Amino acid sequence: MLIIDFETRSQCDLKKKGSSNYCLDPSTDILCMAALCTDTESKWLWYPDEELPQALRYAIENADLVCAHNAEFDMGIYQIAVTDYGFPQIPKQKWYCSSAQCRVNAIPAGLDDAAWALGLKTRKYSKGAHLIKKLSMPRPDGTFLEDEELLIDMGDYCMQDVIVTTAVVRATRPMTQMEHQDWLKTVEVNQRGVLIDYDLATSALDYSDTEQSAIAIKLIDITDGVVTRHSQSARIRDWLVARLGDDHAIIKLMEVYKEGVKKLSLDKNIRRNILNMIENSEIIVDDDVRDVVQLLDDGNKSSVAKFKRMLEMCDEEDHRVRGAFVFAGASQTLRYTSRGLQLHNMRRDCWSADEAEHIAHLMAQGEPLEGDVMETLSKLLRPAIIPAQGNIFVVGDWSSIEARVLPWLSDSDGGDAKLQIFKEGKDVYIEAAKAMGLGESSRQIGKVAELALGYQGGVNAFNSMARNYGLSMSDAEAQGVVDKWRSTNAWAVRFWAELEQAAKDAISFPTKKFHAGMVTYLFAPDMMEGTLLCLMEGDTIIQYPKAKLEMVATKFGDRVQITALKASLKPKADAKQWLRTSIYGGLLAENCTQAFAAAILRNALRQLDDVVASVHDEIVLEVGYDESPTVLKNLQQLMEETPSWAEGLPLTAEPVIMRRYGK
DNA sequence: TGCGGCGGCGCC
DNA sequence: AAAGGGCGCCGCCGCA
Repeated sequence: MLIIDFETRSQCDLKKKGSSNYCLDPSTDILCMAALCTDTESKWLWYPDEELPQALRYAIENADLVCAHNAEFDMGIYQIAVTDYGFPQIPKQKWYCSSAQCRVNAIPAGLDDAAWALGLKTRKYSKGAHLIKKLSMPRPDGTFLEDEELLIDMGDYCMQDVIVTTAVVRATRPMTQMEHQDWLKTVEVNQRGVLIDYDLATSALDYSDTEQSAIAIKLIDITDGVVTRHSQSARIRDWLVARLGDDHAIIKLMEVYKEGVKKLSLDKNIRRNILNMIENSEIIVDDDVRDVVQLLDDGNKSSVAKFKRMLEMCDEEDHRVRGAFVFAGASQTLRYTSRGLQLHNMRRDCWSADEAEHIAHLMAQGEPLEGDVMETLSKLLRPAIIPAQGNIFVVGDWSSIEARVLPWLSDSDGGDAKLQIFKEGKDVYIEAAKAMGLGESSRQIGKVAELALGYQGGVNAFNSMARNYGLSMSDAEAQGVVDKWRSTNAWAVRFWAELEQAAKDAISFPTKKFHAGMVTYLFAPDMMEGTLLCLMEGDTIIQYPKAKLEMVATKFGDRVQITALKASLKPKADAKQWLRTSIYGGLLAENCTQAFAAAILRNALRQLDDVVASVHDEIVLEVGYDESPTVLKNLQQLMEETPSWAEGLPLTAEPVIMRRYGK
């Protein structure tokens, strides 16, 4: 393996425009490249004013794998080395990403974070950020600082990055061949990109700026200038407290507890409660207070800022946003994540293609939008993603895949009975309600129970999910549902316990395998100071690094629990160790369910061309209009075909054709 | 001015 | 014997 790292400079703002635009920008150039061959330990530091050393050329040409941390960036920069500096081409399949390797090992994706979490002595040089600011970013006049000494420092820094990368690669397991292929597939999807309706996004951004200003003016007026934007949550909170006093009913409604600490929040749910109670005259307040809460509600239609991001991130020429997907970005479950333009949390409730085009037309004419403008714009987000001229989207999602995977993994009679409901095409939510003795009319309760309770969630999980479906229950009522669901789904309760026991046994008896349903745990004592491996069919592996059994103080007293390092919890800057978390049965159940569903997604993606996006249980293909009927049929067949390693798991999907992303 | 922490949003 | 958790981005705010 040849491990490389580039330092570069550019007038392009990497963070704002994304690495694809950065690499293609004409002002982007290489400052230096460091390389290390893991076979020979040979190291090179190359500057663009030098010839490419013969030995380095040889190492590049003969490497089995060329590895970089976040290799998609280095792949793009490497093209500059090929074009401008005569470097040899590297075949796509040879590229390898050490950040992806970190993620499949469930350690942080960032290079220094990974070294920190692993407890390595080899760490990145802290002067890097300073050097990048000096040498990589343009000065106000657009030119770059040329400084021999700093450039030498930059070379040191670059070489140290390669050394740290090497240490991290050696301290963790390599990606399996399949993981590597799946990573390469992600690169392919990222390079294809998704097309943005540029004119629509531009208009939407324009209208949202105008509307937010209008909201701001009203807020300034009501609060005498204390609050100048709807997003100033702290100022709005303080203004309300000053106006109403600590004991006012509205302030009481705002109380939330975070890790035992009382805070005042005005999030969507709380705003709705407040506005409802005012509406029903359960609370009497003056109009100013109501208006402020209402204006906050109007302005906080999420993610209208995404239009701005779309325009920044897309390629200037073809208007495609590239590099949106991260293979195994969620390191607990190896699900994909999305970055830059976050395609994984676009508002689902949106306009149809016809409606979107009507609104686009109105905006293009400069007509005012009627009704709740921010709401209208927010419902345009998904439809702003479109197929290219002559193309169309084919979109498929699996029907309640997690609700099927969980019972399948449990490998139990009760789980089989649950799967049978799916196999017979019955409504699983009605069946759940019936089983709980609630009658068919209680489908909503059955649905919330099925969605919220499978992973050991209790009253809080049930009620917060219930709110999303307009269901209101007291804690006592909710507890009743929880109890009934657990007694009618004893297989799930048993599975949580089995998973926890198997995981604990695995840690107690290293290198021995312990099973819970279709899930196997194995503790590898030599891997990252002890890693709990969770093994499933389909070559699916998830990891719990530095797992151990330890006494943990809980509100029920001291208990022996599994704890492990948690990649996504970044410690504060002055902390010595990476953060850990407790692990319990319900969490294990959730992790392996999501991980297995993600494996089914990757299995399908592997067999598909023309993928432009995926969202956990959904696949988006962009294909020529004429071939779409065939593609539609094939996609359904592929998605409904259970992989050989998941026999007995019923999968259904009904892909549809879309002129715009959305409905 | 830059950065980390925090509150907030939304999806699966 | 209790437990939703997996994500990423935006904007504000206080601090260095």
